[in-house]
Amino acid sequence: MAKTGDRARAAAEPALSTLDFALDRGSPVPLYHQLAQQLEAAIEHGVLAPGNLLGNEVDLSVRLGLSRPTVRQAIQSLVDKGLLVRRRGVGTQVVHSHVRRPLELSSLYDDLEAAGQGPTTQVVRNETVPAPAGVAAALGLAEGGEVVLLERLRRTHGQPVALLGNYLPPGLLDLDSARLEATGLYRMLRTAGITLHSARQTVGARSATAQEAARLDEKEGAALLTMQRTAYDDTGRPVEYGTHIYRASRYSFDFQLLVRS
Amino acid sequence: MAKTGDRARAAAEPALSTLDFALDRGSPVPLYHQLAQQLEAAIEHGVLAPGNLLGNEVDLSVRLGLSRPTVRQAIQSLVDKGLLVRRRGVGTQVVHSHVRRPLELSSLYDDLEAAGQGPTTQVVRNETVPAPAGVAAALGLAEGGEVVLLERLRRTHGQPVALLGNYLPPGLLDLDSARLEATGLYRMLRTAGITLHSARQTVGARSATAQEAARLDEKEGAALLTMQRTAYDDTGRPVEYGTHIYRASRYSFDFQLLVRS
DNA sequence: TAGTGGTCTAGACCACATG
DNA sequence: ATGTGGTCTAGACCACTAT
Repeated sequence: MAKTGDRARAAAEPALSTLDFALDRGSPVPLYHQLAQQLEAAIEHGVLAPGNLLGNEVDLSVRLGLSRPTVRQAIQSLVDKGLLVRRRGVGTQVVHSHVRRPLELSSLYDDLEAAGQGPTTQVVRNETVPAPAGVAAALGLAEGGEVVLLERLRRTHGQPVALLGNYLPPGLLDLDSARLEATGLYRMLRTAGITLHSARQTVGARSATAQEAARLDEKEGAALLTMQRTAYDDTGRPVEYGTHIYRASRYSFDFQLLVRS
Repeated sequence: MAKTGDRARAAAEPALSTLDFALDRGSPVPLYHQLAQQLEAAIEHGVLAPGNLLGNEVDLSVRLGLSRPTVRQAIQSLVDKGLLVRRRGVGTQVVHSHVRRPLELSSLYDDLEAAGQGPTTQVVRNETVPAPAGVAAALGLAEGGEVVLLERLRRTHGQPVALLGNYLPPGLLDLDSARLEATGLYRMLRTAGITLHSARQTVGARSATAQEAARLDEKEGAALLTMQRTAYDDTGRPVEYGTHIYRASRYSFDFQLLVRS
């Protein structure tokens, strides 16, 4: 059995059989992760065709010299990424593509950089101020307590794109303006050993005030995209509250959702 | 060892020990899922305090009469939900709350219903039309081929909230206008056995045209929140393209992100 | 009936964090 | 040195799908 080629159905044959995976048991990277990476690469490069594939887990584990749970763990991670779909009694298939990245807690800086837009940042304000009520509530601080206020103007190709307001608990981070202009806030947080865990966001829209319009090189009343975000580290401590406005004519949020099942 | 109460540290003791979990091996619901549900309920109700908890997996598995992998699977599912955090060498902790729901592929109808807004829907158009270029591309159809165009106006408290445009491949679904007004498109898809798998979304903003303003009871030029979405089923086949506009004064997107680690 | 993924077990050893 | 989660094994039985 397991003869390929005796059935020329619409469903593609598991091209997987011709693939060989290089698993390094001496590597510090887990076997299931090595396998997942190589499977993902095979899918990415089209070696594993979308539609139908990936003959059964038991054979695969034998062929790779791994246990079935380990192989399952690798496959599961790709299922979680939306690249594969399992069907009981049928098999595991490569999804018909269309899969991009899930929405990430990325900074605008990273977004723009990834899009090759060569962002630049100008720090407009960087000072300690009393916390406004909403900010204090979001950060779990006393109203009127000190917070660091950061205000930045982001440009691409010399054109303003966004006005970024951020509030951070005092003493959390050394906010050097020069570094902020070079690298983005979220990257600085990561570098400082603060691991972001979750964030709560609200995305809306409104018309630009005269002042906002002037700063963003828009007309008064132009549509702006707005975003408020509170970010938490992995202990659940709030580490940042941001209130941002984007020129709707030059920026939009673009992302992929996966349905919980 | 495992004596509780001999250390009164800031870190909370595992209140878990006093909890008993009811596991039914005869139930069709998997043991790991039963455990996960009961852990989640305990967290939800504050029985498991945020901050620090959940003594080691081995003891827990012995106490519950489960294998460690099964217990791990339960815990992992809550880690994926953002309710728990694992730290090697330390233990598993309940996150400091602030965790809401991740962004779901929910319909506006569901959103509003969940918010107790009592939405109503008016089907404005429901007909077969030639596919515009962008729509044909999104749905993987020939340009000018037939698609079903659905246009709906959604209200809460009698006030317009959104203008929803949807394109669907022909023959996918029986789109009865009366049922659409009663239940929402996504629910109808689910009922028809179409399981959504992923979606690609773009969220932006722009100013209302005169016509849009009239239909949404806004002034011309008012800020609108826009969303385009292509949804795919689990074979990767596009099943819906939507282009929606929302009154920014009455609606915003609100969601929780978890950072991939 | 045969083949697939879904669940579960009872161990083992390792890497990392803490005292 | 100890305790934790992280990884891995080699089986087993079940539920579902297809033929």
